[in-house]
Amino acid sequence: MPDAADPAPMNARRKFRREGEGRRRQDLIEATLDSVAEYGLQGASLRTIALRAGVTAGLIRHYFPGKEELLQEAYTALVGRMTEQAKAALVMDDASPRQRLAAFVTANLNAPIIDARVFSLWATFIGRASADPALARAHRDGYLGFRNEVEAVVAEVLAAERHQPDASALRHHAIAINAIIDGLWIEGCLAGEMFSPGELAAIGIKAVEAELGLVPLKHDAEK
Amino acid sequence: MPDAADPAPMNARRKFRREGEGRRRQDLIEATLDSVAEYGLQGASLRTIALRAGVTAGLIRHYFPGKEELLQEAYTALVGRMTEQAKAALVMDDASPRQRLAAFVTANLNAPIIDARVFSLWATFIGRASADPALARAHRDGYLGFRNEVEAVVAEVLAAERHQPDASALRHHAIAINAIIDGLWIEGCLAGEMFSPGELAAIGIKAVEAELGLVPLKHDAEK
DNA sequence: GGGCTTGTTGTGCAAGTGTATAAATAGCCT
DNA sequence: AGGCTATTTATACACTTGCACAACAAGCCC
Repeated sequence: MPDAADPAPMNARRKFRREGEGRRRQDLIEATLDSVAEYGLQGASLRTIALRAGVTAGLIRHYFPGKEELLQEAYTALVGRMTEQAKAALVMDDASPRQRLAAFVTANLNAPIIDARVFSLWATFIGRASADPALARAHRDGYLGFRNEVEAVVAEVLAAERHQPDASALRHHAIAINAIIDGLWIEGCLAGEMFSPGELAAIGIKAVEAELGLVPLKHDAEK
Repeated sequence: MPDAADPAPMNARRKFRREGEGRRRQDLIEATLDSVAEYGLQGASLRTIALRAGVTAGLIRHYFPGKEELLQEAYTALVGRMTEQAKAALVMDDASPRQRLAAFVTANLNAPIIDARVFSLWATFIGRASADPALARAHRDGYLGFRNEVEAVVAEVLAAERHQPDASALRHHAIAINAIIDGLWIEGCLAGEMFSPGELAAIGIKAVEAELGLVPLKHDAEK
């Protein structure tokens, strides 16, 4: 047990590195989302968040006016990431509309969109929407954007099937399909282990195609 | 300015009435749900809750071991009320299975089940489910109970239509229909004013019947 | 390398938290 | 009516919270 020269003076100030503003803000937002997901809004204190981000609590005030703004930016980042991921499943140029719709449903009902952490965050924030107009608007924008995407694909699918729905029917289809995806998403996030892999997506595709009145495709027969 | 005999001595102790245990517990639970719906879990302090219940904070400890137990009982009460309301729409003995299913969907997509306050509470609590096994189990039980009800009605409907689905198909139908109702419920709670009265129910019924492959009924013709 | 900027730390503070407990009183029992 | 008990109030306490601010040092600029 060598009494080496003490490398850490008892009241030493903590060493730190200066990070760029972009990086720090992103780290703090990520730490905020982690903390909220793990401890809820009540347990996500500035000190908890700072600890997770590897800094001290005081620093947060250097990048955000207050806790509320930090939470708001975190929620905005979350919503942005969610819609971005969801829409990303639609960019398949070389596929038929029906295939694109199926791929969209499949993507939304598997990882990484089916995810308990993201669901926990979504629920925690959305629970405040009715009391917080800013949250409500953020959700509404994301929701309508999502539904418009759905409506566009639905229009393509029906056009390819030589149907010609009026605007009202199109809207109703989009609302229903959006509900199917949302509902199955929730079930998958909350109790993913109750479903076999791909089961939710299969249920979703069948329900969506039934809603649109598409005749079932022949099941990939005997190879 | 008559100096009447001061009816309220300056340091008077607050007057109170003794209520039965059942009544007080119920009042406290209701005040808890109100507070959580309005201020979220973070804003629902014991003092806030007590103020709303018309008592002082100390009393809570007389009926509940701690805050956590109070919240847990409040959530249990909420879930119980929700499932009770939902199932109540199914007791229509003199109707055809298809009518009962339609009534069930309709009931779940109108007030009082479509309700911003209840949704806020549901989301707030469910957001903690992934971190709190007790909450997770409470939800799971409620969900499975609900889904089993749906499955039973679906079986009746299909039987009346001379279909004979196997257990797997039945389960898939129930999951899909549950998702449709859940998804539309959320949309209605979050943005009810975006839909005309009865619109969500109409969308829901159509989607559910499409899922089950029921031929559309003739629309109540001209008149 | 030496100064300067500013990102970062540490400490302090008032307000609010859940919990513990003593004091008071409402209302039943006899 | 008068005592007893359990419900209710009130106060205290240790702790956490968000925020303010002064001290400090990391690393760029010259």
